[in-house]
Amino acid sequence: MVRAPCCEKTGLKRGPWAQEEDDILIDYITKHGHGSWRSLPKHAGLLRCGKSCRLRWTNYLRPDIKRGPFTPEEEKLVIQLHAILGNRWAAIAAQLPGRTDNEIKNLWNTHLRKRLTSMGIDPQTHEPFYLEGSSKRLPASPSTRHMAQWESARLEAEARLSMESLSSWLLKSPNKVTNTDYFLRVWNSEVGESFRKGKPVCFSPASHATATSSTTTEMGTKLEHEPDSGFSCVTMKDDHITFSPGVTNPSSPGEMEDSSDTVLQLFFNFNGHNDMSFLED
DNA sequence: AAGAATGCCAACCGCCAGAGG
DNA sequence: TCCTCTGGCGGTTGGCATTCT
Repeated sequence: MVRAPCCEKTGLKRGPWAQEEDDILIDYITKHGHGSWRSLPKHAGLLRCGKSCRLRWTNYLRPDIKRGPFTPEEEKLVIQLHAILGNRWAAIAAQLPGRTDNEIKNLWNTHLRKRLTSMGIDPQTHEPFYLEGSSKRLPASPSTRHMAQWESARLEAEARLSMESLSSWLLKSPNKVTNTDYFLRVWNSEVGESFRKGKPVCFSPASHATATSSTTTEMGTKLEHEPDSGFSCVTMKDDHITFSPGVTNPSSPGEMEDSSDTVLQLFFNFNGHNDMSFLED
């Protein structure tokens, strides 16, 4: 089965938008709303496909878009969020009012990624990168090592600060937080790190939630299977969530191989916030 | 001064998930 | 249950601007 193209290609304009096209699009959406993007260009009198109109509007013409260079605070936030969310530009953009996913993606690809790399930080893992073949895996050069250590310490401190605002962030963004988002956050946090090391963990950002490690054989309803994120089973019950690391993605080889019966349980006792519906998609 | 290399970013492409028939 | 449509997303590209040689 071949997917039909999003629009009739012939006779439609492509490439950069002219000022008059922008004016037509703004005028139409201001008066009528965008409605169906597919039919918009026809109604507005534009020789563009609906997808092109939507992109132009959401990435450039929307009135709430903040133009201009990113502030150091915004750049810092992008780095922090990328460490947690990875290349999920839309999720990152949702935390930066007025910025689009495209803009953030460009910022990352043209500036931030290079900056981290030049500091000896792996832009994907946000950890110092190492020389290949070295048993101790030291960063490339003394000066790079120094910068990497400094940046690593800084990121660690920022991560701690992020932890403190985790629950308020969750509660502030009820529609954007999915189960996977939440578990990835926990998994990439100090809680997840302790858990991967087999230590009991206690998680209480702003006293909203606690977690302990325990052993269980009863898994309840399976909600997720996330091999890349390092946990293989997630269960949700009335007042707690359980996830099991299984054998995937241990922090060091062999570390979690016998841990399929070990699970991390998050017991929620939201003070005055018992509604957990924000954890549902 | 001019051609080459690099940087930047708007726009495009293809894939995916959800909604609805 | 299947199929199609639609909007959203992340990756990639094309072309202009700037810097380098």
